[in-house]
Amino acid sequence: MGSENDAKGDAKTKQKGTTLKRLSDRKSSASGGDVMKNSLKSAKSKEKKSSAGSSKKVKTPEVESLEPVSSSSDLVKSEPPDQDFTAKKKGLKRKRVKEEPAEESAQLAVSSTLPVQRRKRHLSDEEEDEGEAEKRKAQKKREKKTVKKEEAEHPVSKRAKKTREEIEEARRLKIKKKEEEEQNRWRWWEEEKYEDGVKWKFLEHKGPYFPPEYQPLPDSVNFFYKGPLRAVIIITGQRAFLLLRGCRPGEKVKLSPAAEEVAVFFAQMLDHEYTTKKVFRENFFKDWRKEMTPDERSLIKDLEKCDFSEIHAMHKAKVEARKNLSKEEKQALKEANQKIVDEYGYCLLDHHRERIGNFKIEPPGLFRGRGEHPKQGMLKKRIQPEDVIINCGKDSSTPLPPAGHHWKEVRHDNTVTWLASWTENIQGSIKYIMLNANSKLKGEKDWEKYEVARKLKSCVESIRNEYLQDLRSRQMVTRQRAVALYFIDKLALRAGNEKEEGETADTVGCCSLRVEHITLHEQLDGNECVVEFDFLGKDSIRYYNKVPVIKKVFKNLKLFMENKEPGDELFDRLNTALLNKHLSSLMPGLTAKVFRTYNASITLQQQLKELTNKSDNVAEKLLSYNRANRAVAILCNHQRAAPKTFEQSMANLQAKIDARKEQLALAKTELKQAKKEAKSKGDPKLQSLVERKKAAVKRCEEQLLKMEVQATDREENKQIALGTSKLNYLDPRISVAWCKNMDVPIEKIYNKTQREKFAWAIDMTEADFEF
DNA sequence: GACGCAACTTAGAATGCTATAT
DNA sequence: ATATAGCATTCTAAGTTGCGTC
Repeated sequence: MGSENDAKGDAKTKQKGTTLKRLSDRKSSASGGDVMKNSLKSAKSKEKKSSAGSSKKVKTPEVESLEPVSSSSDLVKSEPPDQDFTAKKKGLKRKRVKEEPAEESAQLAVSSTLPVQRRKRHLSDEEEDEGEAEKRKAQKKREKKTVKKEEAEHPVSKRAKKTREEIEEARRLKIKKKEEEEQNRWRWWEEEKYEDGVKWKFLEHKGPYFPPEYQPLPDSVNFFYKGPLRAVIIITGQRAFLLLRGCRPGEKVKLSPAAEEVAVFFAQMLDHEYTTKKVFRENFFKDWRKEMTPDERSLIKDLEKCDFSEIHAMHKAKVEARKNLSKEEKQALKEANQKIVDEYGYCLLDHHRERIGNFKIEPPGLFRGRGEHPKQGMLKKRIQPEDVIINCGKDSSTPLPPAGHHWKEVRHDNTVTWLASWTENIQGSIKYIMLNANSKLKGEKDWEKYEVARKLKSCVESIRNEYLQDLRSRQMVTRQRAVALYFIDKLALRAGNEKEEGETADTVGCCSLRVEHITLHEQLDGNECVVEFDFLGKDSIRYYNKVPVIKKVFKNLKLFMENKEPGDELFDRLNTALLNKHLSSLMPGLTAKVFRTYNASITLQQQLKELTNKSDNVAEKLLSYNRANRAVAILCNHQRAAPKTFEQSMANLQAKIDARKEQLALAKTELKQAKKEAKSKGDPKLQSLVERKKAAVKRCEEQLLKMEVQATDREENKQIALGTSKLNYLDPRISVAWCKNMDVPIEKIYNKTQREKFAWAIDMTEADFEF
């Protein structure tokens, strides 16, 4: 017992050191006071209720009957697969294609003009939104200008007009471009799907873009060895000399290009915390020495004696210089970049030009693993064309390797989506060049993902009932699986594959939880059966949560932890393969991660329903949207480091709010004054003054409200990252439908990139969509 | 059924860019 | 005109899942 506690303490302090600051939000969510937290709670409590209800029905089984069950084969198979979900994958796909755009294709058959109409409507919507936004902007500018005019009595004549015209022109151009883009967009979601595993029929591209070769340092920038001041006593015969050796800047050492390049990698990172870490330094030094010539290796034996300061300074100067380039130079740079994008950034896939997501080969550098990664600092090697496999269509032109080089292989595999791949030297894993998120290949898969999650919605109740039953199974595996599933469903934990020790940072997910990652509390903060989670998950992000669970789960956990020590697996009979195999027997396509998608999306939908009122203004609606989004981000534990400038920017905003408040007070008194005068004198001119003052007050109030809303939003968002859930977990159709229902322009929710990624959803979703 | 590989999604940090405040 | 806050984009690490092999 004692030793277990000690170890637990150790583990915790270790984690606290790295991610302590990120904790507060999750902790407070249990006792939340504001709207967002309350509604999140209510969402959860509903879930809780349902599980509690079924647990009552399921009378507590006897634990002891479990014990003797050994590793003998599982007998779970008993329940018959649900007929509804045994449809073949292909069937599912076909059905989906028919279900969703079916209406449209049917209508298309009846009246071929419809798609055009729809496109028009779609366009005009956007135009309107855009137009409105532009108008507002223009108005703002005009306001500003009039103020200036009044102030300075300076007619801002021709120049202002000109710029206004220019703005107008730019606006028109923008809209035109947008229209064009819309016209050119590949509406793949209206097309038939390919059979089975075929991903494309034609694929042509230029191959990956390679980073520039290493440019050796100029002679004016040097590396020095034996930097730190050191006292050396030399005894010759009867005499002793005290020598000060290696005094700064030490010996100038001209490194071979290979060694120098790696030295530069390190020097460039000197301002980063990485370079202070022992593991990082050791790994770097070991790999650096491998790149040295024998002479260099025999000289340079201690990283502490290396002086990279000149190289570091040069790098900083370079960064600075780039920042200070003239407008023209920057423009030229940008154009050169664009040229590269134009040439390498696109491919031709089934007659459509598609953007490539990452067309650049990753440049060499020092490996930046997250958390306590045992391989951090290792040299990530330069990739040569000889390392790269090209994948393209048989009947397409093969990309040419850089002059004097050849590809490792050229293949024509249309069952995969990648254009090029290579094996990386740190973990030995394969890296791919694939399409952008707005491509057909990615979009279709995304759509499919949400369809599977929606399918789960229709059978999640029966699945929940089943795992609640399984909590009292005679089989240990089944019980462990049930508890794991309970966590995955209720807490949106990741599956948790086992990882090779020493190869990666020590992180876990559900199935790989160890006993030291949870603490059981019979009583805690007025709740019974509380499980305290504390572990590092993906990307070494800490998951800390205190969760009241149903009695049966709690009892099982106690049982699983019996006779185990820290380091032992909580679910020792379970792994992700087993879990997923079971899940896919319950519903085709069901895996652990579908629960995350499902729970994220359903939470968004519920929260949006709960939080937004039709009568709210747009700012309030957006706050509600963000809160709903935030509820999901908290559920999924999507965290970020609080922005460095957070406190400052918060203070700034507060100051602005205060200023506006004062202004409002002033406007109000002025209005009163004007009213008084108007009443007493009855002058119609004064009446219009009153109207103007009224408008001013109103405007002021609106702006104040907007800022206050913004402040609340930002405060609540301090350590929460909304982007990940928005991009990967929330069915975009929920958001699109909400926008339509609430008269919120889609641009307020999704930026350009996101609108491109979710073009399929924006196009096909009606206001009555339900996840 | 354990294992390892391949392919793909999900993730936060770093960097770049732009609108806005000063 | 310039600085900078904050959003957008890029980058690539770190997961999940399915499949073939033994």
